Amino acid sequence: MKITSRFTIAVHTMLAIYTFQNKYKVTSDFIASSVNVNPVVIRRTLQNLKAAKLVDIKAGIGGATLAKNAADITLYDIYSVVDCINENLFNFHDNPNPDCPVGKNIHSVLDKHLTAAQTAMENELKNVTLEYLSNQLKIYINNN
Amino acid sequence: MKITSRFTIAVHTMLAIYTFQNKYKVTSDFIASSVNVNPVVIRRTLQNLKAAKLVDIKAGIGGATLAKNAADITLYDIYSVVDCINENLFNFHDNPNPDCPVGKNIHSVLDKHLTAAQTAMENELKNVTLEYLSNQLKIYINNN
DNA sequence: GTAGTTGTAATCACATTAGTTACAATAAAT
DNA sequence: ATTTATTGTAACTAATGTGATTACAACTAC
Repeated sequence: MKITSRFTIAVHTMLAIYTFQNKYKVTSDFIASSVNVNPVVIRRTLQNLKAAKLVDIKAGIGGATLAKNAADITLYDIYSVVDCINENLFNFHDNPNPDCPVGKNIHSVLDKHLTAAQTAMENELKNVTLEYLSNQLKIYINNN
Repeated sequence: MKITSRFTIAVHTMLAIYTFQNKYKVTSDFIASSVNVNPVVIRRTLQNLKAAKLVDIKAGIGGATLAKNAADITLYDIYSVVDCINENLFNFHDNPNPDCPVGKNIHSVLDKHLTAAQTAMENELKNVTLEYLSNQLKIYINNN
C-alpha cells in the first residue's frame, strides 16, 4: 500500500502554477494537460490547496495563482493538505487481544517507533521548498 | 492511503513467537487469537516470514519458532518481508506530459526527494530490533 | 488411522482510488 | 442582456487492494 498519487499530482500542480502563472492563465484544463489526468481531478486538488490557503482560484474567469511565497511552501505543506494518509502512515490491526500479554501491550511497545518512522519521513518533506524545486526545474529545462 | 496492517500483524506475530516459543507450541490459531484476526491471515504472514528465513514452521505438527537471533531482526526486516509497499512508498501519477516543461522534468526534480523521505522512514525501522521490543514488552508486562 | 495443524486456493464484502459525465454557478467580454 | 469559458460539485463507474472466510488436501506425531 502506498501514498496516493494525489500527492505528486498536487506537487505537479503547484509547480505548474508557479512556473506559468505570470505567462498564462493557469486553468484546470491547462494543468490537467501537463499532469495528464482528468481536469476534475485537478479541480478537486485545487480545492484542497485553496482550503489550505496555498493557492487562489478565480471562479468564472478561471486560473490559479500561488497564495504564498514559494520559498514558504514545502512538500510537507502540500502533503498535509491532500489527505494522502489520514493521520497515521501505518495501519494498525484492530483490537489485539487484551487477555494476551503481547496483545495487551503491543501498542505500548510499538506505537512510538511507528510514529518516529513517520515523523522522519515527514521531516524530509519539510526540507524541500517549492522555490527550490522550481530552481532545479529551471536547470533541467535549460539543459533540454 | 496507509501502509497495510499486514506489517503490524507481522510484528505482533514475531513478538508472540519470541515471547512464547519456549513455553508453548505457537500455532497459527494461537497467534491469531492474540492478534485477533483470522488464522489464515496469520498463516499467510508466516509464509512470508518463512520465505525470508525469519521463522521456521513445523508443517503437520504445528508451531513457529524464530530462525534468527532476535537481536539480528529489525522492524525493517519484517517490513521488507511483508509487501506493505511494493518498492516505492509514494505513488507517482502516470505519464506526465513530455511536451510540457514541467511534465517532462517532474520526475527529475521530485524523485530524489521522495526517495529520501522513504529512506528516512525505513532507517528509523532499522534502528529497532525484536530483542529491544521484547525487553520493552517485559517491562510493561511486569508493571501490569 | 486418528488428530491436529499447515499450506493454499477460491470467493466475498468493503473501502479507496481515479476517471468520467453532467450541469449549475460564476464572471468577464461583447 | 447574452455569450463564452471556467470553476465547483455531485453522481456514477471500473479497477484495485485488503482482510475475512470457507474449504480441503498435505503433512506428521502419536
